[in-house]
Amino acid sequence: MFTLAEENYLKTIYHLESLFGEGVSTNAIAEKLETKPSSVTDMVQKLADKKLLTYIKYKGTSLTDLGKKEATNIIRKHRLWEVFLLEKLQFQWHEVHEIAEQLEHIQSEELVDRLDAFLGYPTTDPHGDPIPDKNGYFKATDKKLLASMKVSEQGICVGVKDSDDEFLKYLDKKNIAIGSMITLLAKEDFDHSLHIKVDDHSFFITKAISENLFVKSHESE
Amino acid sequence: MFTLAEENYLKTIYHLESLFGEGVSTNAIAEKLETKPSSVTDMVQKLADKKLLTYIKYKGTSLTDLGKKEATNIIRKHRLWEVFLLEKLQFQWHEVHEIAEQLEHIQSEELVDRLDAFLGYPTTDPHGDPIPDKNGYFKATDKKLLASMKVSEQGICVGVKDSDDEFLKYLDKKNIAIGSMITLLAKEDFDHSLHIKVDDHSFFITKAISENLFVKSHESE
DNA sequence: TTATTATTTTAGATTTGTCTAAAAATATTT
DNA sequence: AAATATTTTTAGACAAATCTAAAATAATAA
Ligand SMILES: [Mn+2]
Ligand SMILES: [Mn+2]
Ligand SMILES: [Mn+2]
Ligand SMILES: [Mn+2]
Repeated sequence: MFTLAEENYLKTIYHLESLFGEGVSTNAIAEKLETKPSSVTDMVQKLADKKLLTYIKYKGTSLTDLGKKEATNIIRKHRLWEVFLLEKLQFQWHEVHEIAEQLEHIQSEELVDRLDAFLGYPTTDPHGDPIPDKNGYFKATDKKLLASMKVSEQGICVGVKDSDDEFLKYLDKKNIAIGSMITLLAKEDFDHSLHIKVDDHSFFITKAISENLFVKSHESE
Repeated sequence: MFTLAEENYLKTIYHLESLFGEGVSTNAIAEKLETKPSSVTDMVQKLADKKLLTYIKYKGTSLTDLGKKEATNIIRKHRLWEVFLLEKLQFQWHEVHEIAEQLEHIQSEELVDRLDAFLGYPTTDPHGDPIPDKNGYFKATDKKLLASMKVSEQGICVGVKDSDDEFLKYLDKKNIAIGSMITLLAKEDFDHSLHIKVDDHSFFITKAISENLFVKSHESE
């Protein structure tokens, strides 16, 4: 249906739009895709011609409903493949993203449906992100940053903000995974480091870590 | 490592070379890839520069060891994915080839190794073709055409020559699959049609069918 | 062996997606 | 408000992979 480049643009614009709102800037897209702004302008004009997004010169772009549908479908495929790689092929959670970047472009609706069934219709990917259904629908998980927790509050780890490779490896080393029970024992006002308990043992984490981990309040279950 | 187009050329040249011998003609490649001879000349010159094949103007091309290694690796991936689609996702055998055409280009050695293990190290694909190992090695199955069997001889169906969609559907309808026991009951000299018994029930097949089905003699087990 | 036909290569053009350099528009300072 | 800086677009070029049309070579027939 669409080319590899077109699909990557749609996915990127979708992510930027849900983070920063409508009217995604040319530079933001260029940075995310590691390309030049001039290339982005060209492609965005082409995607506008195809009714996948609206584009106003110097004002940025926003996906149309058609563009959003296409984007969520690619994200659906990406996340289903990530589950497959982790659950069935025993990859580690920091290894799956790169391969899913390729697999997300395989064209076959039947394949995606059967993969979904084979995996038991999962609702989140290995990083805690929701998997859209066939119609692009998914419920936004009510998560908040670990940094925003109050002392003695309990939370369940539900996802990561930036799924950077090194960060995921750090989490593995510290035995923090999706589903881990995290209790905030104390906050250090000076450097905003946190003393936390994960499942059974406790340790300290920096501010940077606490701003990259999503938790769901335990009460709000 | 290589582009999608380059990989498809390598795979096609490999198949043509193993069918008709060294020195594959420009026209033969063009026909298989549904492209123009002039495009083939261009690409073949590029692949020769990259030491993947030897090319002599007007004389045809032959893969180098490097080219063969690359080609068998793509074929390995193609066939492993076909097994996955059939065994794990319950696709029918005539549906798997087209999707595998896409999946064969996914780049990740680790992925192929883990897929191989996940499938239990299969040695043949759903159409009876051997799956090369990591080094490109596979044993040529000692198969022969059903058309070459003698009356009252027994054989096990081990593969198809042309895995055309309609042909595979015909086989499904007639309950002929890899592993089916086939007995040749009688030959009709006039139109070369055959009266055969498959597992339990018997029926007639045309010459065309008999020249598209591979069997392994039952004695030679 | 010469003429005709078929195959293959070259030349030049096209599409897609990218780039650099320069121009235009917008945003921020002074 | 004018000057400066930043962002964005345009213009022109390029590599990859393809095409058409024409030229060159090889194979076949007369
Ligand atoms: Mn991912
Ligand atoms: Mn991608
Ligand atoms: Mn196949
Ligand atoms: Mn292919």
